[in-house]
Amino acid sequence: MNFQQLRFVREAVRRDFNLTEVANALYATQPGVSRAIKELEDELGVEIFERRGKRLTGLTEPGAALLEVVERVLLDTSNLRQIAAQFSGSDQGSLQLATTHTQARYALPQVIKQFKAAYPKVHLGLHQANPVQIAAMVIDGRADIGISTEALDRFPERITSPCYDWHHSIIVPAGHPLESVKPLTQEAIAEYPIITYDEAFTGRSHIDEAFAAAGVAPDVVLTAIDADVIKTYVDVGLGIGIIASMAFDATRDQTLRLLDGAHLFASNTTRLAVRRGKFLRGYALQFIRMFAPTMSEAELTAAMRANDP
Amino acid sequence: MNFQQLRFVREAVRRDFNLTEVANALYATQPGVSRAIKELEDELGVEIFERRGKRLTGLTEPGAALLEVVERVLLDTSNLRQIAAQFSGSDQGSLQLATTHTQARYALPQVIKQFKAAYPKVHLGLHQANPVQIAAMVIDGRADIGISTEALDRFPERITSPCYDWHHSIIVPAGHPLESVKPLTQEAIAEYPIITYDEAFTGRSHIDEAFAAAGVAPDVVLTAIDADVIKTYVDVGLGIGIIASMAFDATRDQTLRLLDGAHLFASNTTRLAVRRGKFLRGYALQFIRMFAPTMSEAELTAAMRANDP
DNA sequence: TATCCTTACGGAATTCGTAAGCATG
DNA sequence: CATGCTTACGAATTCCGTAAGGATA
Repeated sequence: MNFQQLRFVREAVRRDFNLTEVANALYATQPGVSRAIKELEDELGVEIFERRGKRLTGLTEPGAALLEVVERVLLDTSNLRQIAAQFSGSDQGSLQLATTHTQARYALPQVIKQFKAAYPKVHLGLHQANPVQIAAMVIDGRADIGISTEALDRFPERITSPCYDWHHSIIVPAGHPLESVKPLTQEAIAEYPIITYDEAFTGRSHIDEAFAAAGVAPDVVLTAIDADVIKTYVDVGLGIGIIASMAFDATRDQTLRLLDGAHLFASNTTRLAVRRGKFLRGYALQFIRMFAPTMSEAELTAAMRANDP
Repeated sequence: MNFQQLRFVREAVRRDFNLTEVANALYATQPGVSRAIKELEDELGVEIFERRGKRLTGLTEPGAALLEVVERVLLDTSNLRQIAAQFSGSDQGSLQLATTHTQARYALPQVIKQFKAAYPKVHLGLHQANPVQIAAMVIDGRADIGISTEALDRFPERITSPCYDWHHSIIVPAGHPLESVKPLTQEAIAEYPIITYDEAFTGRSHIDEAFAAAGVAPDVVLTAIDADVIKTYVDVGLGIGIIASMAFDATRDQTLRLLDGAHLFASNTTRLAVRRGKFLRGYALQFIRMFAPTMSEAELTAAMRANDP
């Protein structure tokens, strides 16, 4: 048994049991992967993969049981390197963040600026993705930290902690009739064509729920993934926008007006996620402290130690 | 990084940093061990071991941090083999029990007989040791299951569960004056020379506590590790004995009388211990169910899954 | 001086890639 | 017939033991 075999097995699962892809991904040749896996199966005395003819089609039952432990072993070997790097004193390293547009654009810049000043030698990677992809990236190790509002729960492999709450608000072109409607209601808003986030993004579900609860059917004429696009089309006069409040910048967006929507939409919580059992370098912990001071030290060490994939 | 290097590191710690011993224990040569460790240190970029001149003297700080994860990796690789063996369907295998004389002699025989009937092909190893050794054997993997009354707690690496309660009683030669003393008190017992267990064995501490609580200083003339020896000397007339009740066999011990001591000594709980995070074969779980039916299935799976060394 | 670790060298074993063969969809 | 796994062979690398050297208690 060796680490290479375990890596091949893990990658085979991730790459949908295509050993050619595994070979490419791990800089090996396909016959090498094929043989390594077979040797591991021989040594353990069980078939790890289901095979139809010569093709692998899935995990066997023992394979699934083994995979769980294989994942943990590989995570731990990566942890060994991280721990060593931590002690080798160098403040060099890499920190990969996976996050959505909204966070990257409006919430993270200040923190990242602060972080870069503190750790100039750390290579910071910012990966923009949708919440589901973010979750996957945290779990498989491509990202050290995930930051997102939706779909970050429901995976035992991840530990999440709330960073801050926010809510949606309305943006309208300056001089719009809605500016004088007080209090603002879902009904009043639904009078106008609406531009807002794409499904599965930036708390969109809470917007839909708010209208449904009020018994109103909004006319969503355009959806976008980020507030910049939404603002652009509101500016053009295509309709009114519903965006995260923090995405409005009074200085920059002088042609628009923000109408507070705290009472209209359920609040959203932006959460930060780390892989359970993954060792985090000192600077990664520091980043978390900067961005999510609510995450207690106890929670953090628990996240790094606990290991129950 | 390879498994061999990790094994060498772990064994070096266990063997008090003597690489020559490590080499012998793991069927390798001393230069091989030496080089493997150095290569690992080079790869990780940190010194794992403290060195005074050419000798290893202990773990460095990073070494200690790494060791924790190394242990888990090695435990998990052993788990991989166990899981595979579990599924390869064979009911062959090995089950190593570590236990004290009292358990081996009086509590285990019935269970082991039953177990052997159910799993004739499993090689059963019974290792008699003192409670501290038993704890160590469970932790370092020499034993799959530890059974003992004292000193089985206080290690986060182990999960223990109570099996059954028992208490100490008095044995006297037939016709002894104590037979007619009712109720029996610590004071009455302390009138006679006492033969009982050695310190750190079979609940001895509870005996001492009972006398101390009663303000009596017993005259312990002889201590032994097992009840058979105690009974022998009671038979010879050296004094009265205090032994675990279950160690008295009315049929076999016809020259002796058992005087119940339930009201005199605090009860003892025999506990079973397994290594946290260690995968247990089906027959091992079955053994536990036979011997400690109080240990819930949930507790068992938790023990096998959780992994926080 | 005995114990214990390191370095140097050479052989053994393992690993891995190339090329050819064969099954699947 | 294109994709994907297997087998065969040979090269490169890695691993590991023996032998000699040097430090420590």
